Amino acid sequence: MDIKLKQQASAITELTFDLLRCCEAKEKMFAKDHGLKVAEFRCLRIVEAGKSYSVQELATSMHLSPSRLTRIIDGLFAEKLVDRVQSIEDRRFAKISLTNKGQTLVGKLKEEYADLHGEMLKDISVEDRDKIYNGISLMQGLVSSWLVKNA
Amino acid sequence: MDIKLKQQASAITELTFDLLRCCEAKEKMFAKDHGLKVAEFRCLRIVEAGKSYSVQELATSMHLSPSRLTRIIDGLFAEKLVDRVQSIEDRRFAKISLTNKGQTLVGKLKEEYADLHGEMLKDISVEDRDKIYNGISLMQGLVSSWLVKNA
DNA sequence: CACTATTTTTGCCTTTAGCAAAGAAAATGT
DNA sequence: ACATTTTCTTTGCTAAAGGCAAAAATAGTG
Repeated sequence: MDIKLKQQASAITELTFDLLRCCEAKEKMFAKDHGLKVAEFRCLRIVEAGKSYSVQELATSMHLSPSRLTRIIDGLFAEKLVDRVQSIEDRRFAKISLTNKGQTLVGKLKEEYADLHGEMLKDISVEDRDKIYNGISLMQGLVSSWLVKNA
Repeated sequence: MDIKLKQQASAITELTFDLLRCCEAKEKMFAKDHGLKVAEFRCLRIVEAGKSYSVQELATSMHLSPSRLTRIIDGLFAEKLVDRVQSIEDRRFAKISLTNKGQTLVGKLKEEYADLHGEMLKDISVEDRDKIYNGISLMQGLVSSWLVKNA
């Protein structure tokens, strides 16, 4: 087997691992600062204003079980951040969408979370930022499709 | 403020978020396949054979609390993967190190985890792998030092 | 209409994690 | 020398995160 591949894989494994720990810590801090549980923040971050989602959709895109999602949505619903209505076409489905309050919060959240990253990125060159983008983009694609195959 | 920075920050925020979810799923699968709890896998992955660590060292490098680490180590100790001895120089300190069994397992773990990434990386070019490495390396550095400042 | 499949929820359990207090040992002041 | 403070780890308790299996509700099908 390719020796160069092995080296690169090893190095990338290590780095990704460290990045993961750091980003988890970062997410936890951010969520806490905004009075949210980490799971709630993660969930809110993927729902777009105006759209509606089934429990399953949210579960798969968050890589969590439907039952877990039910609980997360319970919390968001209790805080009046999302609405939960039965779909009329198929009443087995729930339609989860942001309330006005939810939309406002999510807007602020996305803005501030991007600002946080802007703060980190502001002292490096545009080219380096592109390198980060390209590298992570490639990696994300690989891991994502690996998951699809091996699930 | 720099409009280009804002765009790049936004894109990187999004990508990093997605990468994180995927990598967490990947870690969870891998740990499960090897009969380990995720926390145990994460801990084992950072201890090197021959070296010994204090609880605090492990806690800070895993971004966890000391008390959490005590529990994780309890588990590894129960499975005879690590030794825990009181330091002779300063008996407040614990010295955590891998047992022979632990070393064997960690060796296998690192090998197989790198192989898993090798599997993902095998179909792309050497140059793209370097792009991934460089991008993630840059990002890891930024997040890491951001955390130091904001903790 | 009985049966099967799908979607979500509920009950229950495990895992992950931190905080605050306790315990144990070292360092420090008087 | 001994009381006080500091440091490192552990323990008790609690919350948050997450999954599995069964139940509930609805849709589709023979």
